[in-house]
Amino acid sequence: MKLYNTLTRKKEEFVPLEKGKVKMYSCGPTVYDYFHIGNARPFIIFDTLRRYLEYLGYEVSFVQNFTDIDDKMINRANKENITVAELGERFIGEYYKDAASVGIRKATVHPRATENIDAIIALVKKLVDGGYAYEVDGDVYFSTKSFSEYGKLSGQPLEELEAGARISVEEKKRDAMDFALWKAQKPGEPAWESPWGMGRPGWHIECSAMANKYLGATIDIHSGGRDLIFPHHENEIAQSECANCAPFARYWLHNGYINIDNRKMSKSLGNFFTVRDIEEKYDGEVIRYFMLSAHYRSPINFSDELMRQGQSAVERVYTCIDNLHFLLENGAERELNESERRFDAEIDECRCKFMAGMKDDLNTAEATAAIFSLVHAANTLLSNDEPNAKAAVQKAIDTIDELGGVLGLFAKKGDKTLDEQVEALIAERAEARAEKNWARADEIRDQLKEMNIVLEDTPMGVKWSRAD
RNA sequence: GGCGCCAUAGCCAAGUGGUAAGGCAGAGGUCUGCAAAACCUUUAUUCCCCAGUUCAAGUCUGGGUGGCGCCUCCA
Repeated sequence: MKLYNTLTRKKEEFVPLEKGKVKMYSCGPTVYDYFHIGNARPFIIFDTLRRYLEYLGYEVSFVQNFTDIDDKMINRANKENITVAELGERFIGEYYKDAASVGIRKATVHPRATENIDAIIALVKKLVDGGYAYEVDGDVYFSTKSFSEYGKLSGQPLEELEAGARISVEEKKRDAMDFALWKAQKPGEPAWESPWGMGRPGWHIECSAMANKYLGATIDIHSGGRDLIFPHHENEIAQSECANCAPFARYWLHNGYINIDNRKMSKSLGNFFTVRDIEEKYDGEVIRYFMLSAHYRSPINFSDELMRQGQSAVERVYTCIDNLHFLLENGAERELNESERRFDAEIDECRCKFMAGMKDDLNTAEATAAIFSLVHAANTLLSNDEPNAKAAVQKAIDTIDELGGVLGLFAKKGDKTLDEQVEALIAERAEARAEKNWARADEIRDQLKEMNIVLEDTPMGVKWSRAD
């Protein structure tokens, strides 16, 4: 598989450090609020990458952290008059709920910063001892000048970064580009004991510490939003490589932003929608489809119109699946005929197209297009009135299920049971139709519609589905 | 100032130098007692503009125009 590596600015063939195994670290949320769909993009994208790598047969160790101590956590907790720990507990719970609703699986490990203070302190100490960091009044800063490769990820030489840096208010730092590894406790803030006194970790250090603790000195893939390239990921590299004397991550992956009216969605601009907001109107799966409908590195503009388009697209696939199941029930146990053999070959082609897309830097737009080609082929086949060979229909169902599973889409299983009352009404309507009592038949159809059961008359009998 | 990204139909969107995937919407049609359904077909002589390279350019090169981002917390 090829992946675009921000570090080299090229698509590269992905070769894991250890054959058959992938170590992946993705920056997770700061748990001070519900996450918005801009936050959701990397979660969904890299969940998809993980699914695909597993589909390819890799054993994937996927670590995604929770930042549960930082300024935003403290401010919000103060505002809500609860402890930082309580705030974190609450929004970690909410993270899992929202994540599940858009099909994000749990990572192998979801470490929390506050549960890894020991590892963080050990790492800071190592950096201080190695001469890469220095303490001033209980704060510890990383000295960017001590790492000659600083700036390699963002492609910016240190001098340029410095020249562009806005004025720093932290006078204690030796250099404008230095950043905090450990922050001395301020009144009322949560703090932990350390060799530099009571304090708390800076933001960047937690990812280095946890990646190292759960995955080792060198990991295969490190991912996150584009806005993390500088300074967060640049700093992670500096910390980890200085501490471990080893390359930190071999492939750096960054997703593009979600925009609103062509402006980056962000908390500070206030132009954001949370996953919850959107789910008042659309299924979480539509959000996921929306994310996967474009390439992960491109910016995508969010709008209600696009949600509607996505919803229709997702429904198209489910309708097809539904139709296929109906066809399967009414299918024939026989060998494939000529058109079914052609269909069978088409399914294989769609799978190839799907794989080719996914292999090429996770081109999910092409992969979803492949699924739609399959849907198209299936619809064409089943639009004839003859019962189809069950084997052909089953293969279509299985393939959509399999490929959809890689994307985390199209996996909902509809409830296929009806209560007796509904069964009786459907039977009664069939009788009414047989007697050409259209008035009664339509009456029952309307009645069932009120109950969210939609009936369709097909050459093979009546087909029902739930409106939702 | 430094670094970088993007421009393809009404709306999204893919696209390996070889003759424009896919989705949504629209339009026709098929099926049906009827159908709001479902399905099928169709929808860019052309890829922001100009020049160049090439037998061949949406794809490569140079220039322009427009938009966006990072350099500060940010996914």
